[in-house]
Amino acid sequence: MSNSDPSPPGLAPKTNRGELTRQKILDAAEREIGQKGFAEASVSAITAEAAVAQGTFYLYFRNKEDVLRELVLRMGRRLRRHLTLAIADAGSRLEAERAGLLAFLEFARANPNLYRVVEESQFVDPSVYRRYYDDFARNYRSALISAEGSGEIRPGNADVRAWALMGLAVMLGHRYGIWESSVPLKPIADAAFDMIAVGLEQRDDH
Amino acid sequence: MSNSDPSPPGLAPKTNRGELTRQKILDAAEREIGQKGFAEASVSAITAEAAVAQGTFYLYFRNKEDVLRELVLRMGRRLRRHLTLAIADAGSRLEAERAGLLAFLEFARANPNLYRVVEESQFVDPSVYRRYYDDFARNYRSALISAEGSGEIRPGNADVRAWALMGLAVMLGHRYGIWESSVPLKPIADAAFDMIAVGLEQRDDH
DNA sequence: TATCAACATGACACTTGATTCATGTATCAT
DNA sequence: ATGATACATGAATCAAGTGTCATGTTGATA
Repeated sequence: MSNSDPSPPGLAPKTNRGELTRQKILDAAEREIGQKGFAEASVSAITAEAAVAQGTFYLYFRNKEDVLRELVLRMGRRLRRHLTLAIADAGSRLEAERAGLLAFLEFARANPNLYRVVEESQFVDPSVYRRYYDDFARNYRSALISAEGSGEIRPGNADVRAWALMGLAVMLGHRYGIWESSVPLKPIADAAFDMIAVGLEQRDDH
Repeated sequence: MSNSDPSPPGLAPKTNRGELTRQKILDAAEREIGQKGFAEASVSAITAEAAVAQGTFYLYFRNKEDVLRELVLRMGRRLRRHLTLAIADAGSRLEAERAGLLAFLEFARANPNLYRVVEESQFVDPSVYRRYYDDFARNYRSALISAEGSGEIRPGNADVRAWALMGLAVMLGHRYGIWESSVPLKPIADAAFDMIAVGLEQRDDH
């Protein structure tokens, strides 16, 4: 447990054929682990699903944990790309917030397996899980600080805000993206955005 | 997996002695599962820790999942009691929100094992996990709706708000209550509360 | 103090699945 | 064609831990 190093050499495929096989295994593992959970997903089920022999698995991964680590990285890359695109043409930080939240919920719904894998990584290798969130938090924090600087948002503890917003998104992704897999997501994102942008407090401004 | 029925008869202790033993096992399981995780925590380690024989375990639980289910219920009861007390003398919904958040973070820090057990239950028996959150959400929702009614908070989607606030609390509990187990929690709770009460948006009222 | 239900024991039979390894096969450069 | 390297196979090994059960023990009750 808790060796979050990337698979060291000797395991990386050196040809195109090898890379393809590795991906087949990774894809199969995403489905198997995502659906059955880490404990239930056996290496034999994964290799069967990938249509390769059991031994082939160990050509590319040291063990089952290794695949999970790789899947967490995969999720990080894909989600980051997805969010970057979604936020690209937002005019302000708050607009980015709204668009990002919606994009996240959509991503969760589109990738329930990866989503679950990341959550479960917490119990298989806490260090990758933590790194995953730390990475997002770092970026999020910077974005908030710069928005503060430009006067777009009220000053405040950027770290706490970043983690709070991530937590909010994760839970809503779970509840509405995955559990309630058919409710429209836009109204959900809007309602949550309204709360974080304007706050709960009753006021009589304008 | 996914049988969230409470342990049926034949397993409930009928004497005081039995109840005591059951509790010893539950306490040991909380520590073992909380620290090692569900997969690593063996029944033999749990019974060793509880200082009872292996077979005794099966006098009170059908299997390892059963204990975990029971621990989730235990967490629910304790947390509910803790929050109720903490909120008791709050003058308004918003005050309750601030106090509740702080109390939650403190609870998480004081009970990291139970906290982890609940999170892991998601992968062992999704239905108890869901029930756990649904219960909290239901209450939360009612509180928000009644606060809306009395004009204490702005109208909005109470369901989304409840889940968003729970997610926010869960993540902050994890990050600051458990990972950063020595930072003062009051400032964290205040910073998060500020965001949800007043919002991020820059305004020029007063 | 005899009886009986409840509780407790711990050795072990049995299942399950991860990992290894001896043996092939594919592909490509020369 | 030949040799070398990478890739692929799957049966066999091996460890681990679950759940059972035949055999005690406790303590309340009459």
